[in-house]
Amino acid sequence: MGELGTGLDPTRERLLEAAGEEFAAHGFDGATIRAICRRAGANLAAVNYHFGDKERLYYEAVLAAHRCGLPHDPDLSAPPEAGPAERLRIYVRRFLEQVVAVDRSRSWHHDLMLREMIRPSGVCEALTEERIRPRFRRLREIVEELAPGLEQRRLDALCFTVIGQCLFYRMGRSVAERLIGPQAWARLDTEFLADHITRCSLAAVEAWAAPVEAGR
Amino acid sequence: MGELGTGLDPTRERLLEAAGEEFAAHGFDGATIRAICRRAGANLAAVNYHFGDKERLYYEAVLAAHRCGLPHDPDLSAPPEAGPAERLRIYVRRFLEQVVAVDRSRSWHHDLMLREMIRPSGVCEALTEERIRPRFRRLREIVEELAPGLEQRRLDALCFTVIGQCLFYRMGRSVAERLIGPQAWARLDTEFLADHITRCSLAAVEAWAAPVEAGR
Amino acid sequence: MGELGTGLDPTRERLLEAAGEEFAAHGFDGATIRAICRRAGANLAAVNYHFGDKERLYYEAVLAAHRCGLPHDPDLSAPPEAGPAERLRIYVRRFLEQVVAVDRSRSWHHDLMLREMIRPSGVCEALTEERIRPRFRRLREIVEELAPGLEQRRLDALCFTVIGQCLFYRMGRSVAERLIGPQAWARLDTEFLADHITRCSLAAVEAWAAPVEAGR
Amino acid sequence: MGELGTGLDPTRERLLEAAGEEFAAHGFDGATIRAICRRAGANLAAVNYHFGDKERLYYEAVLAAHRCGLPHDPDLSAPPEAGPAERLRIYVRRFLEQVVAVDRSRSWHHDLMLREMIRPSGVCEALTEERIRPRFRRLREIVEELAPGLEQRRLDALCFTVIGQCLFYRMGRSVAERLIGPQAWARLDTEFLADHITRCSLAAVEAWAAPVEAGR
DNA sequence: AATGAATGAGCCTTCATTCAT
DNA sequence: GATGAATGAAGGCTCATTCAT
Repeated sequence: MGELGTGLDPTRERLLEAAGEEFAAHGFDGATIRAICRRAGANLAAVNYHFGDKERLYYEAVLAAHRCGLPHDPDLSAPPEAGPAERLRIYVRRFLEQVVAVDRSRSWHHDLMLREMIRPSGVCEALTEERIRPRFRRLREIVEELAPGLEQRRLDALCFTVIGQCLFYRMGRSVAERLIGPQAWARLDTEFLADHITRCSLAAVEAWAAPVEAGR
Repeated sequence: MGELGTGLDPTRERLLEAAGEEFAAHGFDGATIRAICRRAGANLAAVNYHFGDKERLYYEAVLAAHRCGLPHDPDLSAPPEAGPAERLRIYVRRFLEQVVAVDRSRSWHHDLMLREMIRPSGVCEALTEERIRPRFRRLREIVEELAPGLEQRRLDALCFTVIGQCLFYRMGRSVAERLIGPQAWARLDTEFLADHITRCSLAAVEAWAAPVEAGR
Repeated sequence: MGELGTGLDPTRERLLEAAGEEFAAHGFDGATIRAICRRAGANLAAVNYHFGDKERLYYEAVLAAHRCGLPHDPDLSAPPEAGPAERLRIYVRRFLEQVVAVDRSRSWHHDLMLREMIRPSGVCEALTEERIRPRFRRLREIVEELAPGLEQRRLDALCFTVIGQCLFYRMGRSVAERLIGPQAWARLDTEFLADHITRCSLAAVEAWAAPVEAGR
Repeated sequence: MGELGTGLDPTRERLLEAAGEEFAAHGFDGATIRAICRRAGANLAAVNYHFGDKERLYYEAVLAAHRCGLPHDPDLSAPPEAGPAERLRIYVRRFLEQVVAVDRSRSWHHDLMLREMIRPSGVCEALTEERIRPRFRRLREIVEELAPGLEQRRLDALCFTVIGQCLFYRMGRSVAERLIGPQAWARLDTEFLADHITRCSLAAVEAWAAPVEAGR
């Protein structure tokens, strides 16, 4: 991430990085300015100088994390000639790789977002528009193509069926791991999950795609 | 809830109730003993007297909330002679009604659990075993009956497909509502979602139920 | 002052005393809670516990100072049969003794009031009504008796002529002492000033008392 | 005021002006270098660069304010042939106009002086000598002329009788206004007060002018 | 000559906790 | 058994000041 921010103002940059990690680890209330500054090797008053406020530091940290923490166009690598099913598979795998992948030291980027989802602050708004909506739009296009002519409401719900499955492996991890045991959990690798979720989602979409003859 | 516990020591009981609401609303760090005691109409030192510690109070409050906050056997109302598909439908609806239902008055019980899922403390363990595992076992039985002979790993994933969809409407609510707009969100009532999730899940299970002829 | 407050809650009492002295010496902004607590031999958090706020401590300290810092009925010692001129003399002497008297270690009571006069806070209101208005009313009665039938406006101004002269020896002391030199200043003892101000004031009142024949 | 100083170094000049207003409004402790620099449109470090210190800035600001903030010889406009009584009247009116006049735009010059009178700092010395003593000398000449042959001590006290009355309408304003009500206070316009104080003062001087025959 | 960046001390406040009763 | 009083630690924040450029 250091390559962002043009390399200027390294203290400010280090502060943002440190703040992101601390906020992700302890939440807004739990994180302390002192710990952030210590981690950034900066003076205690540096936060006030650069951001004026703990709240504004949080705001900037979240935005910065999500602005530069991810590859810039993760989904463009889908071959343009690919059919919607193939594109859905890629979409799901990307989602899992980025959001669910635990082992990365960089996973705190998404911890921030999860915290925002549970109890949204002012940043959530900007974050949703800037980072999440583009992805969501892409997903809806895929689903629309898979099952044209569905009513809006069904479309929304189908998208959430995809996302909900993916997110669960992040949000419910701690409980899920205990439920099925660490070994069974370890076997649910990204490869397997991507395939599973994709196939389940395709089946779900198809179940609603031609409901005309079958009713329910 | 007052009839739970032993009925004795009403101060202790009120403290637990107040603590549950405060912890649910502000998290462990954000909640203050002062606010809890004020809400319970108790002395500031009462917490330390009755529980010794903020942490111990939290532990007890979470357990108490989930021990007595829910109807005791929510799923038994499924007619025993019902087929697995019908039981799945009931399971999903119950889940949605209890976890996603927005009537805030009692929803704080689940806020506590959500917070535990994101960043589990010591209570999570007991909570999972006591409250969550029974439900999960019931779900797995249903799925097993729907698609016998599946490997363990697939079974787990299919259960998570069901749960993930349900949980999303709680955890992702703030973001999802912004994404599709408040009106579209309002149209996703419990009735509709229960039906949607059930059908999607059934389709997903079926997709894996007879993979023999199709490979993948 | 220790005998006030019924002797209960000695810490609170000591805090008020210490706060009064610190606020008088350094003003509201300049005084620090640390210094107040150190002086009172109390913990730093004691102020928050007993008063909640620096501002409320200030408020209470000012009120307490003026409630118990002065003899309870300073002017009643005027012989009831005394004429208005004699009562004016007593009034002025009392004023000087209490407000101007420098050498007392207790003079900080009036420092507080002076600060309030310059830049009044919320306490000024209560203070004026409770402590100052009774005195002012007594003075006006005297002046009214000395020169009956004057218009209200003249009456006010004459009262201010008395008070203004007295207050000057307190408020303008530092400048005045430099202007005439310390020795000349020292010669302006309370006895002399009381006599001077009384006689000047009587002459002033008389100048307006019978303006009918003389016009101006 | 810009034309004062040297005309050079406009930043320094703006800093002095801004500092004067801030110090007058909030006192030495209450005023902040940040606010001063913001008001002057200067850099935060400009104060230390130009003056080295907050204290030195204060010193310079007070001096500058009183050096160039007032008309240069306000009292010379008294017609030289006027008698002492007339000159006293003019003196009092000028005093009231300059010190008591409420038009806030420029009144902060005197706020500074009032603050110095209450709790004198190092500047008070220079200020007294430079600005106040000349006026005081002029007043004493008038009084001396009105009542020749009085002892020094009486002379001083009579001067203070004049000044004390005038100053009261500035220093005691907040309390006095509450005591008699805003409407009654509004009726005490400069014209009325100048006349009142002059006449009272003349009567006072006369009371001491020929005490030989009357004793006391 | 002048400034943006950074510093360390200190502020008021709030917290969970303990103690004497 | 239960509480009002008091404590020490830490929190976020603001301040005047300095330094490298």
